[in-house]
Amino acid sequence: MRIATYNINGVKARIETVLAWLDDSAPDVALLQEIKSVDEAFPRAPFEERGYNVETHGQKGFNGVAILSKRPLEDVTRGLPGDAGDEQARWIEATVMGARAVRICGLYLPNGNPAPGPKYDYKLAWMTRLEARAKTLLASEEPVVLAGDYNVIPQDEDAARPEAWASDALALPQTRAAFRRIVNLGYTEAFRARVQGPGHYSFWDYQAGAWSRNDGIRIDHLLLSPQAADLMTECRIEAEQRGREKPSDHVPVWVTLDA
DNA sequence: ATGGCGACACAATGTCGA
Repeated sequence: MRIATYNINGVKARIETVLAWLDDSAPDVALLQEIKSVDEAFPRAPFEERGYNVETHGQKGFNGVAILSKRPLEDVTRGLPGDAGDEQARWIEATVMGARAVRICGLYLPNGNPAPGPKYDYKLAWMTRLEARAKTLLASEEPVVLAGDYNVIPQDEDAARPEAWASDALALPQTRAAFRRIVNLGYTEAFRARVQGPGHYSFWDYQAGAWSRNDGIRIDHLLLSPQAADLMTECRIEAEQRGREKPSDHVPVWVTLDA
C-alpha cells in the first residue's frame, strides 16, 4: 500500500497538476491538504473516474483536507477531537481496508505565525489535541499513519537556511518540543527512519527563486505507529514534482507499507 | 528584517500562507 501526503495549495487551481500526478505516480492512498474548497464544490468526478474513493472535509476559502483511496474506506471521521468550537477544517480519518487494515489520519497543522500571538497559541493548542488523539490511536495497537503538512521543521538540518527560521512558528523550540512529544509517544517519523542528513525538503516558497536555489524546508511528515512502522518498506520525497507545470509549493511525501 | 509569489474572496484590494 503506497500512501502519499500532498499539500496541493487549492484543488481548483491545482486540479490539472494533481490529476497528472495521480496518473504518473498512482498512489493507493493520497492525503491532500489545503483543498481550499467546500465539500459540495470539490471536483470528485475526475478522481472517481481514476478509481479513487473520495472523502473530503473542507471549508470556504482556506484549509481543507481530503482522502483519495483506491481501496475501500471505512469509519470516516472529520475534525480533530478536543475542541468542539474549532471550525477550521484540518483533520480527517479513515480506515483503509486491505491485507492489513490501516487507520489513516490526514492533517493540516496550523502555521502559527506570527509568534508569539493568538495564532501561535492556536497552533500549540492544536498540537496538544493532536498528541491526545495520537495517544488514543496508539492504544489500538493497530497500524496507524498520521500524515500531512505539520508546519514543523523538526531540526535545523531540515532547512536550507535554519537561521532564517529560528524565530518562526515552524521552528521555535516550543514547536519542536510539541512535535517530539508526539513522536516520543512511540511513533516513527518515516522519512528520518530511512534517510539521514541535510538537503531533504518538502516545501519551497514561490518567492525569490527558492526552488531553483534549493532553499527549502521539510515540513510534510508521516508518523507511523509501531505496527505501521513494522510494515514500512519505502519512504521518499517526490521533490521533482516541484519543477513541474503549475506546481504547488509543497511536494508529495510517500511511504510504502506491506499491507 | 521582510515577504519579492500565489490562491482566494470579492470585485480593488485585503487576507493568508510559510
